[in-house]
Parts: sequence; structure tokens; C-alpha cells
Amino acid sequence: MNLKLRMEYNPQDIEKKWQDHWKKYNTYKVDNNSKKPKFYALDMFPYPSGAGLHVGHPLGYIATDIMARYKRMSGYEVLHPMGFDSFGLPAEQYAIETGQHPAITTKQNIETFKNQLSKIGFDYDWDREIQTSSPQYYKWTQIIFQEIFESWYNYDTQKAEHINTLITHFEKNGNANVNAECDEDIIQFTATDWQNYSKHQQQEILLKYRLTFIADSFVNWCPALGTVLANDEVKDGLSERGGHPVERKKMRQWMMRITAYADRLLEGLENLEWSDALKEMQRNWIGKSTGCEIDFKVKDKNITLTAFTTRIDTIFGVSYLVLAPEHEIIGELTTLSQKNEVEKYVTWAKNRSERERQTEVKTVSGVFTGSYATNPFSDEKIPIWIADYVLSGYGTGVVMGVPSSDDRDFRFANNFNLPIKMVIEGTETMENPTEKKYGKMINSEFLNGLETKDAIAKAISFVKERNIGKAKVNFRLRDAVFSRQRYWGEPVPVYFKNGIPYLVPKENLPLTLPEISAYKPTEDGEPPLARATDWYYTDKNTGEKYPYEHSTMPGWAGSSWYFLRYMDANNDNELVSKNAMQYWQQVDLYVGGTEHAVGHLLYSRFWAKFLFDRGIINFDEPFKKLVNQGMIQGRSALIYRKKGENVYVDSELAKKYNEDELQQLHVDVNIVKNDILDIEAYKNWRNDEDWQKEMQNATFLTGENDAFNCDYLVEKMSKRWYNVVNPDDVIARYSADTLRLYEMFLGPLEQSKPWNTQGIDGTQRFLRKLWRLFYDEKDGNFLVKDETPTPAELKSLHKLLKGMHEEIAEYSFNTIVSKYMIVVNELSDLKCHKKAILEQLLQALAPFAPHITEELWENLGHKTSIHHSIMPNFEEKHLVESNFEYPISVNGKVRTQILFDLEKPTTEIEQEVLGNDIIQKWLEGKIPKKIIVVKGRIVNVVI
RNA sequence: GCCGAAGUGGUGGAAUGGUAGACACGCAAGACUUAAAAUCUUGUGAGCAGUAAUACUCGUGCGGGUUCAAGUCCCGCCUUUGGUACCA
Repeated sequence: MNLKLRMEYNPQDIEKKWQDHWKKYNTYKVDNNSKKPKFYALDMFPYPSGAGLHVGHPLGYIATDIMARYKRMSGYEVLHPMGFDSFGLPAEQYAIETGQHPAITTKQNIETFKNQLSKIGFDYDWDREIQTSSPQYYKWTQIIFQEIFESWYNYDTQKAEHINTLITHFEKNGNANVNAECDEDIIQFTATDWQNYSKHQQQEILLKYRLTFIADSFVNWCPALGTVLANDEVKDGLSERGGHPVERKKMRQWMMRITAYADRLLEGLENLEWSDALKEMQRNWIGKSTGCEIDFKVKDKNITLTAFTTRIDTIFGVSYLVLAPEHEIIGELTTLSQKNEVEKYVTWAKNRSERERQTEVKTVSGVFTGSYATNPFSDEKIPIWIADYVLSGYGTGVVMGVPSSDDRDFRFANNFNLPIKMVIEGTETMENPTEKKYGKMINSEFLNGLETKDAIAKAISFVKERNIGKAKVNFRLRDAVFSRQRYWGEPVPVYFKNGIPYLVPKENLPLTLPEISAYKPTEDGEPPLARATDWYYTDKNTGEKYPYEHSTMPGWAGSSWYFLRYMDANNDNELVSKNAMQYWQQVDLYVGGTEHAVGHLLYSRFWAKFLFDRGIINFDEPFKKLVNQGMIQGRSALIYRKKGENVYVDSELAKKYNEDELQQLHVDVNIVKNDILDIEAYKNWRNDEDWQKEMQNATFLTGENDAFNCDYLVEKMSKRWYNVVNPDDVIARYSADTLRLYEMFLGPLEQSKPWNTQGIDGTQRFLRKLWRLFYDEKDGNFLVKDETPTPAELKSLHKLLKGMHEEIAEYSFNTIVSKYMIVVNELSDLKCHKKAILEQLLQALAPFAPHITEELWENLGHKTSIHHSIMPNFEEKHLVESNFEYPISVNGKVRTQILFDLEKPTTEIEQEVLGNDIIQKWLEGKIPKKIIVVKGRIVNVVI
């Protein structure tokens, strides 16, 4: 029996054995006091959804696991942790529907996830697990919030400082000369003013400077659901759930002044090893634009409208002004005759989502206010319009319309018959002048003849001279809304006294979520936490009770700093100890999807910079190197059934039917193999009686070879399409090592691809073939011998080692897997069972297939884990080639091959090539124009 | 709409500007077997000619361009896909 076990590759036993062993002996324990160089590999932690882990999740985890193991074998102390982003909407939604506390659902889901993860053979040190929804963790999220509350951004020092430095400044000098990121509506005050203000007034003022503050901002309010919705929960102005109307409503929200960091977030990108694509996305998101603010006086009214433009050079081409529908001044601008129309338009436009307003460029909409403004350059009278393509959140909410050089302005002017004035030379005759946006100025008085750049400079100095505006840098980036009208998030550790927020004392933290009767908002639209009874902050001295903040923190709060907590996950005194932080520093490798490109990755950078400013950490970028893994999509299986009949039709046969004769149905991908349906499994797909009865008389019209073929469709992996593949099933059927190899073999890590179990047999076969290099499967004999390897065997091994080291540095895991396959194929052909070769092969493979290699390593007689052995390097001497078979091409088309010594001089190669029969034939007696010889590559004869 | 990415055989994919299709799946034929599984061997982009070895033509989403040479570089499109600020 024992013999039989050893005879063939038996992954189920081996994998269980080693997973238990590693756990028992703490093989992957991480040491914060190590003397080794460190390597920190991190995955974007998962949201533990109720659906459990699907095969898409582990893709990135396997990649980091491979890197972690590779680095450990290369002499590094490796931190490779895992945890859960466990606050979130799905658990809350489930709680609303069922009344079950989201903590319960979350706990269950985390258990499922951990159970699934543990079977894949990751080297996590589970002692460092974190959960963002646990009070031990969110205590520190709350403390970071408090630090942000206690800070202001000083542009003079270019960093966040404690609010006390600002108070000192106010006490000495008032707020003159304070160069801070703050609210717009600041009034000037002196030191004496400050001292005379009441405590309340002082707090009010400070709130305008704090890095987190309270402001009104627009949200998608759904009165019927009594809740705020995300943009993607809104479809065509209606809620996705229930289809109720949604309106844009201003709500008091906590905000964070991320815009203070806009420049640093932009500059910081330079030194990061992130893909250019990702950096570009962040740059565009931050959207720095250098331009000019310019004042337009409204005719016959004491109103000035300030517009922001990056193209002040086109000022003479302005034919109208446009305001965002949210602009507060609209009421004053609207003339009596336009009042009805304006109000109608504003109500309509305000309730459109930003997405809609920007997407529908073809349908131009807007309304005339009845008022006019004066162009400060030309004194021309121009109409003032309102249009929803102007967003209130960007710039000043006022745009100067230049139809001749802006596409949206052009469409707008055309639609409303507004004049179009050409200001760039060459556009006069063009049907669409916006196709030429830069060039020499015309029709622009003193700007005439200047190139765009110079015209901008001259116009700006004119603006300054006349005091009608100023040069201005604008960012597309907006301050981040930090409130959520939800239950399942971190409570904001703040209470209110006379409408002013005060911090809950540190010793009272964590401020935990109170129990409430139902998890939805109150009838009058207050967040769920307003339902909590007797949830107040009690002043220790006076015994007075003050209400807590009722909104909770957003999903990004907990995930913006979690990488720090892993360094010192169980520290009750600090969010991370100095020692741990100084050892681990930045994350060396961060792997996750592009869907986080601008959300999570920008917020984490923001918080890291803040924590750096305040001296809590000593680096200001969290993730040094980042790799984006592609999405794993589902590959749904489709079958056809005749409409109204209990007859199923093979996909090939289905082509002969009319489309409306057949019904297309999704079928569970787990009962389909290589696009062929397992009919028996289908009959037992569902347990209920109706199904069983129906299946008794079901007919299956099969195709070739009596097989029932299915069609397929690539779409999101989701329960409802029956295309979810669970890693547990794959492991049970094949093995964890097979799954790991296959996920890597599927294609480049960065690329999105559909999951298709077709092909997984190949990686399983590879592992069995590897096993057969060690064991004779027929008689169970151990084949490994202590013999001296031949040059061919050494070459095969070192080709692999070279490729593996090179490609792992490029994260090209898929090509490494093929290199393993090639070496095992070659060694099998060579009948190589030599210890010196196989031992190193195992080490090279260990990061990818940790179980089988550990087992065979032990069988080779090793007493310590292969994962703590030293990774072998390659030696060039085994790889040297003396000659090369050159492809010989004529005019770029390969016609023959000739073997040449690599040292052979070019002239001799040329002669021999020209003498070759096949080349002679192609020359047809002509003399070649030239011959190109690229050493070790190719020869090209040009006729 | 805007920003980002991708498009190569029946399938997943490989290819420092230098022999397109490595490696693997699938399929076909054969070997072993009473049989099946497993394993092994051979073939497999399309077209065309040939009994055959082989030769030639076409071929990396579409249309242009640069180059001795383009899947790769440049210009213009098309399709799919991620993000678009309260999904995570």
C-alpha cells in the first residue's frame, strides 16, 4: 500500500501533508527583527463576498506568492500577508433584506475565503491577518481620521502640519499671510479678532482649515429608497433596484482635502515603478491644467462672472458665456421673460448624472438667461447661457464659449445659432474650424500674428495689467467625500456640540458600531446610525450628552493604510511600531487589478503622504512597484432548446435552425468539458422534482461522434450565468500545484482573459511527467542516481535557470511555465535521472509548485524545507554555442538555412550565401544590391 | 463622451525590428491493452501543386506609411474591455 502511494503522483495526499507540515512548523513565520534584506509583497486584499473565491481571485495572489517564495529562496526576509476588506455594501444590503447583522455574514464569508485560500498553498503568515471591520483594526483608522482632523495644509512648508501651528499663527498674526489649503469663504481677521472670537467661532474657523472638514456636496438621492446611491446604481435617472426616481441633492458631508496634495501626487508618480498606462490614468485623474481666470462684467448688473480657461489666447473668439446649471448666480441673471424656461431647464439638468451630462455630446442642450456680459478684451456684448456640459465642480462653473476652437462650444454654437469667430489662421475656410486648434492668431487685435504659446503669455500679462483676472492652475481632482449614509462602515469618531464637531477622546476609541433595529436609513432620511438609541458621547465632567456623527466612513478608509498594519498587525499601542515600519518600509511589489487605478491607489498615496508629513512614517509613497493583473472573465456555456419543446439541440445542428425556433440557455460550466455537455450530469443538474420529471422525457439531438456540443460566451464571472469556477473544485479534481501552474500558464499576468478549464490537463500531465523523472510508475522504483551530468543535460537545466531568473524579473510567469515544460520534456527524452540536475530543477520550480517540489525534495534526502534552500543560479559556460543555422532571406523572405560558425567573418558568409544553389536560383543571374548579415540572427540578400 | 488596455491557428498563447505560431489544449492516425483509462509516437495556420519528399502563394482586427526586414515603429479607423469620484 505504502509502495503504491509512492509509485504515482498523488497530489491529494502530498498537498494535505505539506500544508499541515508548514502550519505545524511555522515555515512561513515572518521575523520583524531579521538581519536579512527585506521584501514586501502585497496583494490587493479581497472583499469577502458571499459568492466565495472564484478562480479569478487567486491569479494575482499566486503571482505574489511565487515572487515571495522566489525572494525567500534568494536570501530575503519576506512579508507576504493576507487580510480582508470587510466593510462594504453587499453585506449591508443583505442585512437590510434579511435583518441579519452584517458582522455575521462577514464572518462567515471570511471563513469561506480563508478555507479556500488555505488549499492553494500560499505562504501567508496568518498571524498577521487583518480585517478592516474589526474594532481592533478600525480603531487605528479612526485615529488616522483624527490626525487628519487635527491637521492643516501649509503651502509655505508644502506639508500638512498640526493644527496647533495654525492656531499659534492666528494668535500672533491673524490669518493674514497664511498660505493654506482651506475653504473659499474665508474672511480676513487679525490676532486681536482671533482672541476676541468665542471658542465656538474659533472652532468654526478652524474647521475651514482642517484637512478633513464638513461641506455640502451633491449626491444621488433616492427618496423612495431613502438612501444615497452610487452612480452605477443609477440607470437613466432611476435607481437600479426598484427603478425609483433619483435626484441630485446637496448633503452635508465630511470631505478630505486631497487637492492640497494634487501637485505632490503628480510629482510622486515619477519615481514609482508603475506602468506608464497607470501613471497616465492618475495624471489624467488629477488633471492639472495651467490657465487663467478672467472676469466678465455682466451688463446693467453689479455682477462679475469669473471663467477659467486654458486658452486665454482665443479670447477674441468668445461669442457667449455658459454657466453650470448649479451656479448660484443664475437666479439674479435670469430676466423675467426667460424665467420659466431657465427654471425648467435647470431642474431637468441638475438631476442628470454627471456621467450622462458628459457622455451625451451629440444632444446639445442649454438655455439663454436673457443677460449679457462684456468681453473685457474687446468690450463686445455677449449673451450668457446655461448648459449642462459645464460642470459646477470643475474650475469656476463658468466657461467662455469659443466655438472656433473647442468642440463642445462649436456644437453648442451651431445648435443655438451663436456666432462663430475664427481666431486662428487657416481656420477661416474650414467647415469645422476646431480641427485646427493651434497656430497664428488672427482677428485678435494686439494678439494678431502671435503663435498660441506667445499669445497666451501676452494675454495673461494683459489680464494682470488690467486687473481683470489672474494666472491660475486648476486641477480636475476634487476633494474627496468621506461620508457614507450607511451602517456597515467605520464610525466617524466625532461628536457635535452646537453643530461643531469635536474629537472623541483617544481613550474612548475604538468608537464601535452600535446595535440598531434595522440597517436602513430612518424615515426622514437620516443615516442608519440615527436609529441607535442611547448612542451619545457623554462629557466626563458635566455629564452632558452629545450626539455622535451618524454617517460612516467610505470603503476606501480602511484600505488606504492597511499595508502598514500588516507590518505589526497585533500592536495594541501603535498603528505600527517605528521598528517594524523602518524595517519593512514601502511595499516592494503590489499586485492588483486596474479597476483600482484611480480610486484606492490615489487615496492610499494621499494618506501615505499625510502620514509622512506628520512624521508617522518615513516614506511618502506606499507602493514602490505595482503590477496590474488582468481580469479573469467567465466563459459561459450555452445550449439550445427548441422553443416549446423538450428537445435540446447540439450547437452545430443548431445552425440549421432559424434563430426564433431556438431558445438559448446558460448551463453550468462545471458539467461541460471541452465544450461538450455531460448529458447525464445535466439531467441531474437540479434536484427539484419538476426538473427530474422534465428530464425523463428530454431529447438530446447530438452532433458528431454522438457528442452534444455547446456554444460559449465571454462575460463577467457571475452566479447568474453559471460560469463561476471555484478553485476548490479545480484543486479536488487536479491539484493545487496544477491550479497554480495553470493560472500562470494561461497568459501574461497583466492581460485580461476568460477562464477556460480546457487546457488544464496539460499542466497536470507536466507534473506527472516530472514525477516520472523520479519514480518508475510501473514498479515504484526510485530512479534518481548520483551520476555526472552530460553537457546536454546541463545545457537543458541552465537554459531553464537563465530564463527563469530573467523572466521572473519581468513578471513573465507564463513563459517560465513553458520553460519548465520544455526542460522536463528534454530530460525525459534524455532519460536523465541524475540528482545534480533534478535537485536544481526542483528548486527552480518550487515557487510555482510548492507541494510536489517539497515532497520530491524530501525524497531526495533533504531534512529542511526546499523553500528555505538557496535558489541556484545559471552558469554561462553550459550555454555557449559555437555555430548558428542562419535563415537566409531574399528581399526579406526566408528561402533557406545555412549553418555557419559564429566566428566566421561576414565576407566569407556573404560569399557562401551567394554560392548557394537556392539563392542562385532566386538571384536569376542578377547582382544583389546589398547583403545584410546580422551576426547570430539572419542574412538578407537584397536584389 | 473622456482616460487606460487588448485584438496572432479550432482554443490559451510565444516571438531584443531579424525563420510568425514556441509551449500547451483540442483534434486525427498509430503503439500498448480483452477493453477503457493512463502513457508513448507521428501529424495539425489557410490555399495550391505533387504518389511523395517538397515547392510556391497568402496570413498577426481594417486602411495607409517608414525600413534591407514590421505582429513589433508611425498615422488614421473598427471591435472588445477596465475606470469615470457612494460597487470593491
